[in-house]
Amino acid sequence: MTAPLNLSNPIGDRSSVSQKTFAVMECVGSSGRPLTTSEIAVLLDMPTPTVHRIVHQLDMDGLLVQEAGSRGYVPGPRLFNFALNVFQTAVRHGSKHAILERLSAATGETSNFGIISGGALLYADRVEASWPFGLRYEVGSRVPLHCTSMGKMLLAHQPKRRREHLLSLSDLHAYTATTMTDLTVLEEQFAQIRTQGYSLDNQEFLAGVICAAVPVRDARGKVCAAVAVSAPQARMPMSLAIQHIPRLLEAAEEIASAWAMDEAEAGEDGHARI
Amino acid sequence: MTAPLNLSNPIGDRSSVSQKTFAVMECVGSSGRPLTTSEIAVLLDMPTPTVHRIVHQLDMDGLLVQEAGSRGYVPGPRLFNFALNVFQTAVRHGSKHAILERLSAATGETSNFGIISGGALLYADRVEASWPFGLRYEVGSRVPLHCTSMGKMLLAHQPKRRREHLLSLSDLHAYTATTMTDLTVLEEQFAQIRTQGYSLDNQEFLAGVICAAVPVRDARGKVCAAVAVSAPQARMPMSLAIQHIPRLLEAAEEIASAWAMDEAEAGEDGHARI
DNA sequence: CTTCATATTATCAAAATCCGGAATGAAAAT
DNA sequence: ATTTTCATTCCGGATTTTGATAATATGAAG
Repeated sequence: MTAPLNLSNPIGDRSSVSQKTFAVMECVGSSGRPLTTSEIAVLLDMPTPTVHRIVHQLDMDGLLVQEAGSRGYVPGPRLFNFALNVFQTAVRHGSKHAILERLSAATGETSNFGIISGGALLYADRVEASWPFGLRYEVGSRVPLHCTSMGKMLLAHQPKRRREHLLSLSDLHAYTATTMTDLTVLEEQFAQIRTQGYSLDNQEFLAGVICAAVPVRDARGKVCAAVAVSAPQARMPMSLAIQHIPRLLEAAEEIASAWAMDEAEAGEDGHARI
Repeated sequence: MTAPLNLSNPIGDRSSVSQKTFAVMECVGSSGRPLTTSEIAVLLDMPTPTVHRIVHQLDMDGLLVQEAGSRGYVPGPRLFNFALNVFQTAVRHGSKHAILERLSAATGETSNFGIISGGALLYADRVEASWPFGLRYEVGSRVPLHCTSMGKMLLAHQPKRRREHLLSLSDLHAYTATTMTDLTVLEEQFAQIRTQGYSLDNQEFLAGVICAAVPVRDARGKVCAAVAVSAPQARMPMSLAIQHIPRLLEAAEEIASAWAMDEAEAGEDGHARI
């Protein structure tokens, strides 16, 4: 029946206890049935004693509990409450998401929201156009900075020192024929991006995929995130992407003001823990 | 070592990295606003460099992300995804699902269980009683708050400020002819819902679909979820829906006590009784 | 009731990680 | 311009982690 568990979890040998521990929780939390120590060990490709130690500690902490009678573990009440809390306090996420939905409805294409995280561009949110085509870079994934519209936009607005540092972390890999790998050329483009107020990705990361991004500014006017629209070139040639930019700017403005509102409201309803 | 006086110190000096790491996630996950490194350090009474190390690793792992611009951290996409998995599988495979099944058997209609998430109503579980009709909102989908019975029920029991905020996120779109889009009218209905203890949806979201919902309360009496029954009007006119309400209340009560039992178990040591 | 196969828990010394005070750097706040 | 606060890096010593191996428990089959 329900035993999908395609949860391919490549736990590198280079991961810390905390990472392994979370991997175990993810594994148990998404399996939908009780998992035993050795099952987890197989799924995550970890030595049995290691899994045992982790599972035992999670049991002590009330995060996993042993299903009555069975040897398998399921998420415990504390983990359940944690999950509930994470959800119910996700209001900020909600406002952003609603705006992206409207943007997707207006453009008919996929809308994206990204920030810099871990030296790469993090897709913090996305709304798929109902079109069943296109590449599927899911929310939470990271892509390079130097060859994506949002990445270039955010780089362009970093202090020069920081921008250089971020670029030095990457190897400026040429993903496609149009990927820019020359620092001088990139630096020129950053200047242009700052001037024109938007940035484009002409299949620089994924062949056949076009992307256009605009900046999102915080209360002080600092660029801190980006909104973008992406689509296959066959459907959205560059000229059409540019036509979407006014809409993108509107959405970015809406997000910024939604934040300002949050800011003003900050302070009241903290959530009590259970 | 240092004076072992602090009673409110939730993190013992004798806890492992994993425990500290989870404590940080719990802290950020339940605060409802971005927390900075030093705030977390104060809240958990941990040294700043230690918190920094943990937070930084969580950032690298995509579990926490820095709220755009600010220094504060909020749950990242991966953590949301994890929370969704834990919550849904716990609900669907636990005792709560069986309660919904009994409810469906008793009413002969589709039973639903939902919570607020990200400014919308999240269908956490559902049991179909008979032939699906027309559009079908699957488990895990999100629907608007202002025009669904569960959404209105949960809104009615939010603190006024939060309710206003949640409503401001949506554009109160009129999905059907009976959708209420006037804030004053809605506010009146919320008062009525609190008084009568149930809420109704007279085809306000989907034409031809009737719905009735009651609240689920946690151990403290706070409304945290909703249970509803839904059906085509042709089969379940409003008068019939209202007749189902005693059954709904029973089911809600059962779910609440199942929930409370979990809580009680959490309080004891990690080992489940045999 | 025994036997056997499998799963779980204990052990331990080497190796890797973690720790947190102190110092430094960056950025708001005044 | 300055002060204050917060974030980040350093680093050697202490603690924890690690996982092969072994002992034990479990439960199925004979």
